Amino acid sequence: MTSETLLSHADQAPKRERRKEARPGELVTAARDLFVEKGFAATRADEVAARAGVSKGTLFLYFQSKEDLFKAVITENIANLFPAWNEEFKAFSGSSADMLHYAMDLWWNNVGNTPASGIVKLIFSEAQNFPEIAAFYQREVVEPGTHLLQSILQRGVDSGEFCAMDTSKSVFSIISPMIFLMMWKHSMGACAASANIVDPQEFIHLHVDLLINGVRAKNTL
Amino acid sequence: MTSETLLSHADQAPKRERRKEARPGELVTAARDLFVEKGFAATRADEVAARAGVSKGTLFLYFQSKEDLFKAVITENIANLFPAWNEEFKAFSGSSADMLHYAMDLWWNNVGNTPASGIVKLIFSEAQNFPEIAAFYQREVVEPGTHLLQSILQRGVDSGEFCAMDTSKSVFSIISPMIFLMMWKHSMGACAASANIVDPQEFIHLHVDLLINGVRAKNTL
Amino acid sequence: MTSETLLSHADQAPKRERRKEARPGELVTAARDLFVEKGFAATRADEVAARAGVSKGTLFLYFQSKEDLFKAVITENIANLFPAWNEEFKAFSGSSADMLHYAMDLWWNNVGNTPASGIVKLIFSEAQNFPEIAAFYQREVVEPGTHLLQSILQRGVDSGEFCAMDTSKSVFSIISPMIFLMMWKHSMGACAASANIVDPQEFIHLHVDLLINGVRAKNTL
Amino acid sequence: MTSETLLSHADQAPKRERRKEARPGELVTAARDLFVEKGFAATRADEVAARAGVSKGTLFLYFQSKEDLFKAVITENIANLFPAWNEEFKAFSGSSADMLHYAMDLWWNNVGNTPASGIVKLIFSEAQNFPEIAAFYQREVVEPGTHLLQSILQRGVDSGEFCAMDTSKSVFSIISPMIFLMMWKHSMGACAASANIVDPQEFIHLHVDLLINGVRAKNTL
DNA sequence: TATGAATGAGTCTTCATTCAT
DNA sequence: TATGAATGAAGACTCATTCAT
Repeated sequence: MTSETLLSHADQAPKRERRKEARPGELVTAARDLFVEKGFAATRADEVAARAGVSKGTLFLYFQSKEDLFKAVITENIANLFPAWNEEFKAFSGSSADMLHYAMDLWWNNVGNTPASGIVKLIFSEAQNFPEIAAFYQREVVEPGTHLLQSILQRGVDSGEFCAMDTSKSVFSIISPMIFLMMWKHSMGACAASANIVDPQEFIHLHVDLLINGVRAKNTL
Repeated sequence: MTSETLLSHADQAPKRERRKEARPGELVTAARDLFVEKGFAATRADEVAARAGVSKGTLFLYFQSKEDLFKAVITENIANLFPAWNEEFKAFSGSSADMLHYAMDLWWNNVGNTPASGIVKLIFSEAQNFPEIAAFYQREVVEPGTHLLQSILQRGVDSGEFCAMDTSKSVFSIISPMIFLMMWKHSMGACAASANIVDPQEFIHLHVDLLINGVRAKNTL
Repeated sequence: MTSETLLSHADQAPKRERRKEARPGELVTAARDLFVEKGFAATRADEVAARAGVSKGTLFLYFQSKEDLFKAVITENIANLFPAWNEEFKAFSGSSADMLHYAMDLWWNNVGNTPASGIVKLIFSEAQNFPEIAAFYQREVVEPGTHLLQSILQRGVDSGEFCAMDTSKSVFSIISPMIFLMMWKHSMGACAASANIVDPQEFIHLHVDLLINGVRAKNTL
Repeated sequence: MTSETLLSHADQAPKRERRKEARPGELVTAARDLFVEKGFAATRADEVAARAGVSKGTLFLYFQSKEDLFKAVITENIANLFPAWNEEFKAFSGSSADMLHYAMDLWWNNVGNTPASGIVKLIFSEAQNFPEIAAFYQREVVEPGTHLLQSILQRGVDSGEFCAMDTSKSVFSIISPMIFLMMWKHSMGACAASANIVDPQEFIHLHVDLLINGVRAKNTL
């Protein structure tokens, strides 16, 4: 505020830039970050516009309403990663334990450690206010994701590497920490002090190891 | 405004004072349910009053502001269960595996399967807007909780039942599914048909079993 | 502004008066006058509230929207006069010429010379934007009105006082000046200078006389 | 803003300048139709531009403001027909009754049955918001028009064809149905089915007949 | 204490107008 | 000239909070 005012004669910021192509993306990014931070209802339209470097009016030039913007935030940030991932795993030749580790790393690098993780928090927070979005997420992310993980577990069972199990249920033991990490990161983890209890990537490895080998002392067998 | 409500450790005991006509309690219950459903910002004061069966004016007779009500919802719904649980577990004589199962059951019956689970969703959703509440939750719930679970793991390690591990990290493999279940229940689970993917209690048992024994086929050793 | 400020210590205006019964009526009256003056779209909600002596919020306490208020203005001001008038005319015993004069006076005193006349201007101006209102007016006012006037003409024809005619068409020669007077009054007539071209009541009498006797010199027959 | 457009008497003649590419004319026509349909305030500048087949920016290239466009709509659509008509009637040799019929037909063909009738509705609707326009219309149309009609009546009186009368008042009995027809056409008439109550031209003839001969049965004299 | 009518600051959204291209 | 993206003041409507009853 203050320094800008003093320096404003420099006229650095070009007002009224005409960048039709870039606007929607910038607005969606700004909205995503603010919605994740403060929630949908607590974010003001002007804030989004300001963060995107445009005026309030411009926002409504590209999105019919705040809700419309919300839906754009969700759809634009839920990349359809699973088809590619499915292909990738079809060619996987290592052990199923390695495959599980690899899947988790993949997820962490492409979702957990990216702004997409904020979207998940957002969806969980607002699911009841936007049931269509919840259904959309269920269909586009949850179901493909569980199928992929389930198929990895099944591969291990089929090969004799893993013991018999109900993979449709065990799969949630793999999903749980991903949800946990995302929720934590965008709530507790973003709040000062207690912040980083664990290093996510380290935790993921530890967790998968635990799931595979168990905590039980091996000499007890 | 005043963080007195949140910071006062003194009145944790079931003093249950101030329930003149039980009005405040009814308001807090109504507010809790609505905040969990729709979020803090999206819940209107009139709705809370209406659900509690009083007028809007009465709400503000008992709570200085909507934020005040929010803080009351949090504090009144976070019972300090850990002192009692700690005592209980000191006397536990079974195996550490059983102890872990028992701890999870205890949590499910007293938190996961009660309205308190909604509070957790609420805190995660609103943490960034209410940092004091996040800190309060961290201090009053997260830390005692992780300590308790860690001590169970350590007991297993010490007795030779569990293999050596960094309990400060493994503990999150136990916490993850609890967070997952609570978040799911109050978002996806409350929406689409595909909702109830798993039976929570069954999943908890399966998960603990998995953590203890691992998925690896035992004959491979 | 200025004098008020200076005198404001007198505190004459009682703020926050609680008059639930009177509010809607006052708001409708204020809205009617402003809508008639400036048109629906050009009238701001705050103006209406201010003229009614309440805050903007109060307006929306009683009417869901500006359009809702508009509809209330129309319905509340189009009293169902015709049933009573119909009864009155059934008992009329004078000549049909007198009856026509009487009908026009009645209309002038109860509609033309009251704020209701402004409503008519309003309806004509906004008919295309509010087709339901146009239909409502057609059904509630135009049709009963033309029927009444037609029956008077028919009475004259039946008694031999009037010559044969198509009353369904002649009736508009009686309605025309009423519409004219109302439109004039609330447009040209309200604009300074040229204002009062004719005295409405005098014009009405003259017009009816003309319709009855014609302008043709009687000795020409 | 500037009342130049409205007050300049000079350019009444069909100079028809400034039609570079005919754009202004198309804009004025589009604006006229929309203003008549929806009112001035309820018509958006983009709509006008779109209907004229140009961009919003172009509109403001030709007209300084929406108000300016409104004034252009009025002035461009109020042809000064009266000088020509006055000349025409000076040479009229038939009866004054025929003259009246002829005058009404002339008006119907040149005003009532053309888009100019919409302008009249517009002026009546917006008179209070645009007093200069009301004054302009009064001066350019109302006064010349009443003078012309009055002179026809006076001609009849002078020739003994019509009985003695106050022509300055009777004239409104002739004007009334014209106003009525125009208002009706652009409001009620454009809405519900019941719309076309009368055939305008037929009504005009009937009305003039009525005014000339009266409804009174002739044998009663 | 309880009510709910009243308030007005705050928010979304529109749209006349501007201006870089 | 012509465009249409960008602006921001203005307006409809909401809702936490107050206060007369």
